[in-house]
Amino acid sequence: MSKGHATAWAQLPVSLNQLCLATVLRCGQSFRWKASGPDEWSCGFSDRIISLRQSPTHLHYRATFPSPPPKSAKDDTAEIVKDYFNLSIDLAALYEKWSLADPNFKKKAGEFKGVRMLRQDPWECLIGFICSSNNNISRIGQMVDKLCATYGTPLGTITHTSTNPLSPSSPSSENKTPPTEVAYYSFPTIEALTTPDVEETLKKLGFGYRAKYIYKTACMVHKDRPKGFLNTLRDEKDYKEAHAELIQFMGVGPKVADCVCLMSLDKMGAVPVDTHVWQIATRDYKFGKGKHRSLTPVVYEAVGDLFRELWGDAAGWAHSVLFTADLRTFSDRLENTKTTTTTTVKSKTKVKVEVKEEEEDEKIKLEDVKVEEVEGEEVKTIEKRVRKRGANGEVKAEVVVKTEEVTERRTRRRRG
DNA sequence: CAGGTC
DNA sequence: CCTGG
Repeated sequence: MSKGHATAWAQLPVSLNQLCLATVLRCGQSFRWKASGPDEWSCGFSDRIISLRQSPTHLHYRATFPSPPPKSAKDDTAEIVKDYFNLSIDLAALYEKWSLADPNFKKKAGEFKGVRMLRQDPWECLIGFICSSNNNISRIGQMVDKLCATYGTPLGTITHTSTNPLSPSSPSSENKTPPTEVAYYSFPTIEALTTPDVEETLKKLGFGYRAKYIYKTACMVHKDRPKGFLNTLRDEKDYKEAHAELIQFMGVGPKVADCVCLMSLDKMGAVPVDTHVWQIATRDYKFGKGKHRSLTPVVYEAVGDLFRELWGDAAGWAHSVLFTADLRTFSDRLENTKTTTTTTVKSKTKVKVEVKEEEEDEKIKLEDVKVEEVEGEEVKTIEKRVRKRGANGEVKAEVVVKTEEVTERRTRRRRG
């Protein structure tokens, strides 16, 4: 592992309305970008590490190659960056359009400018989102890191400097983290994930049941599809066709397929409906008016259709803005928005008295509790029996008190 | 429970 | 169903 050969910093004119680096690289489109310094981000590409910084007017970039580039070679990093960030698309114009069509979008968009879709490599995107199923964002990142370190190509190291925001500008600061050399890797090729050891290795690395999905999908793409198949889904197939092709792969359902369509195949109308988007649809757009309990395939498509009708052809891009606003990581950004966990307990004493005059030998049940789950709330029916007994232990009278206790636990974000 | 899928 | 924050 050698320390790399870095090119000089160069820049592209990009405003913050067109791209907000810190948001886009952390909102769960790619799981591979690392903070390599204060306001600096780096990621391994196929043959180089690309590092980025941003000023209000420019996107700064540079590449670090594992070996000195040939003298004749021209640096095409600018082209890679333009392509990766979809910079030919005017995001500010789209924001205006969406804001005009949707008051809720307009309200949230102010704090989340420059949220655009990346144009990722389809293969990398596919595997990344197979990892994402039923999983949390921090672990997805760890898994993808392991995947690259194990089956990717080493690209050398770069120096990470303190990313501690508390570190003061004074040089005598004590809480300064020392610089470290961090290794970068390319994303594994399709073929690299078809070797027989892959499933077992990934299981040992903690991929769980996704180990098999990744191995099987790699084999399917490599052996049962023509060369460059995934990339042909960009131009040769429309959204619906591409989606149908993607769900053929093991571990790829409608949600993952939509992620790949939207984030790597130029299908701007693809709307991945996950738990967040489901929340947004029901909470902010009153989708289904609380009539749907679960995200069935029919409901899944209906939610996508709702947003496509509302926002138009690039609904997937618009969805990403609201999705990001809904993420925990960024929730503090919405002013006057407090995250409160409220536990409401409503108790209703329903039934009361039953008097019995009967004899019983059985043990006295003092309390019967039945718990019933109802969408985000618990309903407990507490049945208490109090018995009066005579001198011989016989039951003289019995009082039954039924109490219905409704417990709601909800985490809400509120304005004002 | 977590950005679902078999 | 795998796994860990």
